[in-house]
Amino acid sequence: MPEGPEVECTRQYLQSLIGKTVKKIQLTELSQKYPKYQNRQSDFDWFKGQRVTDIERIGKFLVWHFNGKIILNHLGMSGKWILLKKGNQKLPSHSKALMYFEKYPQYAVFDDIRNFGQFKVFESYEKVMQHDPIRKMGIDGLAKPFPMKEFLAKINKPNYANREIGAVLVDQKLVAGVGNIYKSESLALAKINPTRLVKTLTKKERKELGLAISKTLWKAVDCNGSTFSTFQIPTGQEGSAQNWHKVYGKHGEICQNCKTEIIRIVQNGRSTFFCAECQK
DNA sequence: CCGCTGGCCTGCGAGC
DNA sequence: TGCTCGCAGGCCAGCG
Repeated sequence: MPEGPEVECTRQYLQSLIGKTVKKIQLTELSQKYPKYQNRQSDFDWFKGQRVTDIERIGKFLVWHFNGKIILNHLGMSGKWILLKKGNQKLPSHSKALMYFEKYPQYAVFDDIRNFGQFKVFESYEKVMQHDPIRKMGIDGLAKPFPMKEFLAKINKPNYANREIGAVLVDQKLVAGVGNIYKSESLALAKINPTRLVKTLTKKERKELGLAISKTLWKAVDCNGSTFSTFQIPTGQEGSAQNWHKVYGKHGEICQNCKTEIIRIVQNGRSTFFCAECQK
């Protein structure tokens, strides 16, 4: 699932849990094998009887607030939350954490097939804000209205000048929430070739790119995110954003605008898809 | 400080 | 059909 829009959709999906009182937070045995889940079960004793006061999204992180302590939660490449009815539902095979609540018929399950996710206790919000990836995080691509001034200031920094825009756009220190799909899609919408060096982008193009990022991310949220795998989850939060993708994953297919072939290149070890005719 | 490469994992599907 | 290989929405340590 998870780029910024998918994390935002997950946050919205979990809204019903705000105000609920925790009965128990249970780590699974599997979770203990991975450093980003390394908190011992006893670290979660504190949460019993605590209310979920908020569930916030910061970039691609979910931040679970509990009147003091925080759980910092990253979905990695494959993390998903699902709400299951208490009782007879079968857990997904790579579940890492379960949350049970008082007087609530559902419990929340964090499942993460590839184990790149994160679920960690922080002693305070301040500590979370000091955590490097968050401290250094750039503007929120889903901020409304899009913070154009800050975007232009950040992309203007000298360290970006000689790099390819397709490689730069996934940098969370620039725009948080953009990932590999929406990188390609934003560039397609802005009609900018991903191999362009940042320094060659005109101010007009930079502005168009900023707007394209905002439009692309919000359209994805409105579509409930992009869903790729055939992996089905019981409650089904299937997204449909993939239905309007112009370029992502479409190498070898024909551009709907100009009928030339969409190509795939590799930037920083990640795939980038684009139409060399439409994106100059 | 910087950017790039490879590594972390499991699962899937294209191609042989 | 069955196997291998490449690739997958993220990030970060280590290296030059």
